[in-house]
Amino acid sequence: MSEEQKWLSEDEQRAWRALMAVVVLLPGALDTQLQRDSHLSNFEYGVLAMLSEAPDRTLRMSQLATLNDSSLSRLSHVARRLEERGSIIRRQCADDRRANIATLTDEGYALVKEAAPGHVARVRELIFDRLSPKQIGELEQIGDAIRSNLDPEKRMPTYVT
Amino acid sequence: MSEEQKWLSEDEQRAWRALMAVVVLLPGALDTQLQRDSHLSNFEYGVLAMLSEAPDRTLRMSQLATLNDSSLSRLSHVARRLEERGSIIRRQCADDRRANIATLTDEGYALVKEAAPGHVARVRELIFDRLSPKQIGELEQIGDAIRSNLDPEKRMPTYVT
DNA sequence: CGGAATTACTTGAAGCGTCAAGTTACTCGG
DNA sequence: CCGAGTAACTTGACGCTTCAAGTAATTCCG
Repeated sequence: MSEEQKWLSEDEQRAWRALMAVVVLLPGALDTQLQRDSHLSNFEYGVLAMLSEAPDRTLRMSQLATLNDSSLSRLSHVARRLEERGSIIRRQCADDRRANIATLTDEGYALVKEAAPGHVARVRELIFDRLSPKQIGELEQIGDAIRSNLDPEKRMPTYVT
Repeated sequence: MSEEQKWLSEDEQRAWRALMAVVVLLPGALDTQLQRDSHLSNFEYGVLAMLSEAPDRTLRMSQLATLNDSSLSRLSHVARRLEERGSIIRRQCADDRRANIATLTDEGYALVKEAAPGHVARVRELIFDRLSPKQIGELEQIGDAIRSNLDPEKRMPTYVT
């Protein structure tokens, strides 16, 4: 891959590589910590955390999927496993009987509650410890700029630590 | 998830969410374009691109794995598929017969050569079009800072578009 | 009102990644 | 020079994600 029409400039290449390194390595690093300490994947954590903040610790499957940028199918499989482990329960929604609602059990709440501090500590360690306040602001700006290209409808709003 | 010991500040939260949105959405967006236009995953593209830049379009499996931040096992599976499709060939290394070397075939070279412009265009569109030169510099700085936490040995050097 | 389209999921199969062996080839100390 | 240790993979099984289909409930509209 060398001489193409609109290749990236040197500066862009360096930025691109740095970004890709983060994109590739960060999910693994987060999963490792969560898996080791709480036997949860990052995605499962996201699902449980989202429920823990919802009214009655309950959300529709479709909302939960959207909030975690997940397909319904993916969520459905994960929800089954989480239900088997006793972290959530699902039942038909009364208003609209096509819909299912997922509720965090007390066990599930305890689990996520216990997992949170370690997870946040890891995030802090990996991301924020070596960034200046100025850089944190810049990161937000840049991240939002990229995100608006990736997710024009702002579907993925409240990713919770 | 609310009142923990060392929670993130407001600023940190916003930066964190923006970053996570990018980390979650970007790989999918890149895969979609590559898959649609060239029937390649981002990872496969990386493998082929790396080979296309190597002397004799040839690298040891272990080097190729390191360059793409992959386990040997993952690379081995992917290499088998790429070999079945005729994009690469593998053979025993003469110097060290434990080692295998992978070589890009002409078909493989044509494939990656054809895939590159569209991929780069997509990268430009998603990342750089809405970033100022100043932000591109900041992104590199921030990315490198995070990366140095994630990958202390700087194993992942030459991620190629 | 009643059939067609749509919505909200669930399910099963297929593909990819990881993890734990297994194989073969070096290498190094005695 | 030979046996233990290590290195460079490959393989198989398992788990998770995706994709295509299926089901059931709701809505739309003629």
